[in-house]
Amino acid sequence: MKLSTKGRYGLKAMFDLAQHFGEGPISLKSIAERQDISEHYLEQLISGLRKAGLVKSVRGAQGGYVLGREPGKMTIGDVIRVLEGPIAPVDCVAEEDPECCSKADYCVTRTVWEKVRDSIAEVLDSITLEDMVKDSKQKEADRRLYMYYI
Amino acid sequence: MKLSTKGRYGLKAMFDLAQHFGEGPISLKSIAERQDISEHYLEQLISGLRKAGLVKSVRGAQGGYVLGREPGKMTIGDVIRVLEGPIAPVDCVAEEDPECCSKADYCVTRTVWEKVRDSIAEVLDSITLEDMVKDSKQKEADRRLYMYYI
DNA sequence: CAAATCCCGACTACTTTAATAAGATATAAA
DNA sequence: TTTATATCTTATTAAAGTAGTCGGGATTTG
Repeated sequence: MKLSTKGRYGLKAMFDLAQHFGEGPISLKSIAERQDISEHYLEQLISGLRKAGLVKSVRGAQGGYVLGREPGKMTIGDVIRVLEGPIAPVDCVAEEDPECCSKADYCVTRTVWEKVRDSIAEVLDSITLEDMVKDSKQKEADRRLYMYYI
Repeated sequence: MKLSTKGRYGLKAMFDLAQHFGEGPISLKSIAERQDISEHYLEQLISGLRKAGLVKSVRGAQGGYVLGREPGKMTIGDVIRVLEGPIAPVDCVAEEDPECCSKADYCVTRTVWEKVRDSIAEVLDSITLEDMVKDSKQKEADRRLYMYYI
């Protein structure tokens, strides 16, 4: 039940782009440095995000990437589904065309996995990149306040 | 974000034991046949469950396995944690001694994974093996009723 | 043109998964 | 006491997935 680095790194990159939304194209190199991820590897991940329309690329010098839409209109669920595939703890409860076995109709373990799938999806679909940016700003403000008092 | 066959097969086996709770030891062979799992492979999985005390074994002819406690007192979370390890979409939010990175305090992706972890745990910890058995009986009753009407 | 940057395919070391195999040990029943 | 039935243990393995690395090509700015 682990997320791969695709999902972890990819979400970090998208969060970074959300933090810099409105500042023009952001280079992969700068994202990789800030988020401490291999640039070449990140290239692969963002390629998928671009093909899915979640980011737009600007080629050439001073180029980079821009979020495909406003941070408030992009959920973590959108991002994770591109990077990790449909949300499903097991294949027989995939969100789209699940590979069902013959016992699917009366399989009770399957209903368990459906509940798990739905609870994961609910969390991921309820958080936008904007929420993350706000959360981050709040945490930073808290830290400053704490620093001030000591 | 996929469960391995350990979790899937293992839960099926535990469900099978719950269905036959009170009937004495159930052989692995019969479980493997009913649940359509390789017997040898299941042996490995149940070995871990035995060491964790979730099942008791009875050796020799007419031997087999018995649930370590009543189906109503064993949750799916108990089973999955033994088979798949602590519930955590990423290592830095493991339920016990997480491997934290230096940025853990202010990492916002981390708080996302915490929410995911908690929502998964809540589902798994709220369903007992007894619930699954009841659910299964209900489904069978529904099927019979349906068969009667056509 | 040169530098910056995105784009693309191939390659690889490593780990995990999902078994399979072979035999040792224990017990009930004939 | 023998035999059949089971659990228990260790080792091996083929295939797949993970997490990158590497090299070069295309595009745009200055």
